Parts: sequence; C-alpha cells; structure tokens
Amino acid sequence: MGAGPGGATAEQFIVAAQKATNQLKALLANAEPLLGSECASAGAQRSGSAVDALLSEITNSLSQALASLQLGPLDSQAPPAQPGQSSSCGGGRRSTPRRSGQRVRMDGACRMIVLRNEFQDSYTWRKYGQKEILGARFPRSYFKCSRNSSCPARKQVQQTDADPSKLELTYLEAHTCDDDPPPLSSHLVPDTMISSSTQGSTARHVPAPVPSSAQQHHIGQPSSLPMITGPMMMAGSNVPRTTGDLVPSPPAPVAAAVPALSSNTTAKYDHVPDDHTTFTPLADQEEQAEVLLFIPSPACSQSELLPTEVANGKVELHGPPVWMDHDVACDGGEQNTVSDFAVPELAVRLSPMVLFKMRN
DNA sequence: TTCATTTGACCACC
DNA sequence: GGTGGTCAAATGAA
Repeated sequence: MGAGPGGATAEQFIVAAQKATNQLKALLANAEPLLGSECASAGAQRSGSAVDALLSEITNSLSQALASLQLGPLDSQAPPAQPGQSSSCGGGRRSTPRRSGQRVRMDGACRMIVLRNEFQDSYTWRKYGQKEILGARFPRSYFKCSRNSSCPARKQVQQTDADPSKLELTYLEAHTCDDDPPPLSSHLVPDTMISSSTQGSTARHVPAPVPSSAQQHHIGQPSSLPMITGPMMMAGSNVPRTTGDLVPSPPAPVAAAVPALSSNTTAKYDHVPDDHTTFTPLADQEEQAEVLLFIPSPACSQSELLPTEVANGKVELHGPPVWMDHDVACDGGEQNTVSDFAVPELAVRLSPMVLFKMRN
C-alpha cells in the first residue's frame, strides 16, 4: 500500500498531522477561557463551535486516511510476499492478489493497530496457527486464550505491510475465563472487543471484565500507559516462564521487531487502581494517543461500534480508550448490549472522569 | 515428561 | 475454486 516512495512515509505525515491537530485543539482549549470570560458573545461561541467542527473534521479525515493506508483499500494491490518469507503454512494457495483483511468476518471483530511495537493485554495466549495471507508480506499468527481451554477468545497478530514494526491485532470473541481472573487487572485493553450486534453470535458473548462497580461504561485502562508501554515481545522481560503463564520471547533482535509472531504467548500483569472510575490520565496523552489506533473491522460500522451520540460526534471525550457497553438495535428491532472500546482516533475524545459528556 | 510452537492438511466461507 | 481459519501430529524447549 502506500503511495510511491513509501506508504509508511505518508503514514508518518498523517500521524504528525494528527498530533499537530491535537496540539492545536489543546491550545484552543486553553485559549477558550480567555476568550470566553469577557467576550462570550454569541458570535464568539459560534466561531468556537465552528472551529471545533473543523478540528473534528480534520481529525476524522486524518484518522480515516491513516486507517486506509494501514488497512489498504479493498481493491489495492498489495506488495507480493517476500521470497524469503516462509511459505509452508497450510493452504497457501494463491493466484490473484487480494489485500489481506478484505475478507469480511461474519462474527465481528475489532482491529487494533499498534502504532508502536509495544502492546500487551492481560491474558495469556497460545499460538495455534500461522498462515501466509495473500497479499500480505508477513504471515498472520493465530492465538487462543490459554487460561481456559474452553475460552473462545482468540487473537490474530500480523505485522503491517507499511511498517513491519507495527502489529495489527484483531481480537475475536469474548473471554469466558473471567470467572478466574488474572491476579491483577483483567479489564485492560483489549481483553475483548465485541462488536456488531448484527452478528448475533458475538452479541451473546460475555462482555469484557467489568469493574466491580458494574458501571455502564468501563474505563478501559486506567493505567493504560503502563500497560501499553510494556513491551509486547517481552524481550528482556523478567517475567518468569511458567506453565500457562507468560512466555517471554527470546531477546533476539528479530523477535524484538515482532515479538508475538516469533515467540509465543503474551501476557503480563498490569496494575489498575481499585477505583476504576477515577484515575488521573497520564500527562503525555499525545504520546498515548499515538500508541493505539482502534479500527472497527470491516464487518462493523462505526455506528455499530459506538453509541449513536459518539458516532455522531456529539460526545466530547478525553483520555485513553475506554470500554463501553452500549445497546445496539438489531435488524429485528431486538436490543443487544455490545461491549467495545471507543474509537477515539475516529470519533471523539474520551473523558477519563466523565466518560460521556453530552455536548449541547 | 510436559507443554508450547510449528506446520501440513482439512474445512467452511465467499 | 480460492482463501482464511482451525486442527492436530510432529518437533523442540524447559
């Protein structure tokens, strides 16, 4: 993918633009009190909302452009597999180039692109397969939750074509092993990502681990940065390898590039404050925003993933991605509760304290 | 010996 | 018919 001299370069430009936009938002937010206190005329307010709208549009456009780059247009010609790549994976027949991910999953899923080669979640995973994906330079690895053999949770890990240092993670099905939660937090990104209630099966699944307060919306990851910044590859990690526990990958340079692919299960334990409803976002939110980009799978639309207010951009949010339960109307009029992450990059800013603050 | 990973083969879906 | 997803035997590591 990527235009001409490197799609990754274009990607970097977009990311930089996103960052600049966020900084501009912050500057404007700081300037608002000055403007608003004495000059809070209706005209100024209109001007402010227009600026907000423009900024939102810029942000959304950049996010979608980035997503397009990273996922690739459906009809794009993906680069051919590298000769050196393993081709021994089963069923590796191929003829017509086809972008990986083009096939639409019917069970729903959410895709998360790890913009940095750092990511962990709170579950242990066991690799059960690897396969060459047509049109993708790198094979896709398949993982199952290893905590409980009956747990249907699965994870797919694949290096992105544009930037091999980035991993594309797709989570499928919800964990049912939550009766026996990990020693520490289990409600961290991204335990499960249940999407589209149009796929009846997924909507029935147990939502992601819910804080004891059982609130309508879950703060996904109070300590998100510590969790995110934990090296996914576990290279150099001192997490011990024990049965069913974490499996640190070897500290080989290659493994460092793509830990979960070359090695094994990923897991770690993340500290989470007891009170999930209140936490102080880490100072470097710009940094944080760069780390993860949550992208709904092709099988589910933005409006399916998010509450209507969010999808319509009427909600102002700040902070890291958060868990949300929200009701979604199915075709038959039936209501299903769907748990998922908000998609801050695509939608809105998330508030760690007040998850949904309605904008008038 | 146990358990995780690898990988060829099979199956379902489009 | 082609592809992605999963299974399961073989293999390797602890």
